[in-house]
Amino acid sequence: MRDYYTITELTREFGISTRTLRFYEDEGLIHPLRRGRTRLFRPSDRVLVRQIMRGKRLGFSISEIRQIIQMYKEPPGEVGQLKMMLTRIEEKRGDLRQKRRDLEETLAELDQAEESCLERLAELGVTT
Amino acid sequence: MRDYYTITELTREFGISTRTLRFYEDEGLIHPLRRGRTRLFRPSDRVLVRQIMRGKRLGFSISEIRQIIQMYKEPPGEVGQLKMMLTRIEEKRGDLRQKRRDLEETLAELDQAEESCLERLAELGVTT
DNA sequence: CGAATAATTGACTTTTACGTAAACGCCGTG
DNA sequence: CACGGCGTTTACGTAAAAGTCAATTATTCG
Repeated sequence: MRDYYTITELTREFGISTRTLRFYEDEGLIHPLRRGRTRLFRPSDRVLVRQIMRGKRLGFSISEIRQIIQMYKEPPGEVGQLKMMLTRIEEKRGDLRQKRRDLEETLAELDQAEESCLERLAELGVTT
Repeated sequence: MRDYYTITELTREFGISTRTLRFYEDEGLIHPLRRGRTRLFRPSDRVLVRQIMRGKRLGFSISEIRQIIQMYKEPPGEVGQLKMMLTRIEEKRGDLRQKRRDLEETLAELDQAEESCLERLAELGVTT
């Protein structure tokens, strides 16, 4: 486990640009350290970037991703806030469950589409 | 099963605007019939809209959704095209499987976050 | 030391996915 | 018949999420 990553190491690892990482910093999603002006990314920043990329692939917006990331952080000290957080966690879970249904349905339809193609190929006398 | 739906019926059902439906038509995702200039949406158009909304929730772009919709259509007649289609189906399946992994991981982390919150609440002597 | 390499900031641009507004057509109803 | 409601087209606007470019500053390596 390395101490620090440079910005370009992370861009290569995740296939994104430096501009994108700076953008995420501007948006308050990550907070890399600085040596002078140069950013130093800790392993924990790297984990955050991984979570951001996951969120992006799932079609969450930056602000939704921000919300999700908040949930992973140390839970707050106040009871009201804790209960709020539990509510929001449940909401996000709802989103994700919807996405999962969407996903399974889409996969099923792709299976069907594939079968149609294979049938059609068989009709044409092509052995797959 | 109705013959036709008006544009506003579909906007209400799916919670989207007429602008959005016209946009999807411009983008070639749907092809409602016309009576004069007025659009008539068939049940099949409605199914397409449902698929579009699913795609959107999963974070697919319009052009990705277009590709997916192509796959649901009648398979083409030519062998080369059929094989291409099978390849693309496999690709999309890959995308979806990645999304599923992302989804499960995110759900797991939300579970963890929830547990932390509950623990913290317990420490504070709150009975949930 | 000096050139090359890597990073930074800031401003401007682009793409996607619609929103919004203007101006008009069509149709049923009082 | 005119008016309210729905629908249409055309055109311009906008927010999010970066991309691109320019000017500047470290850092490093020979």
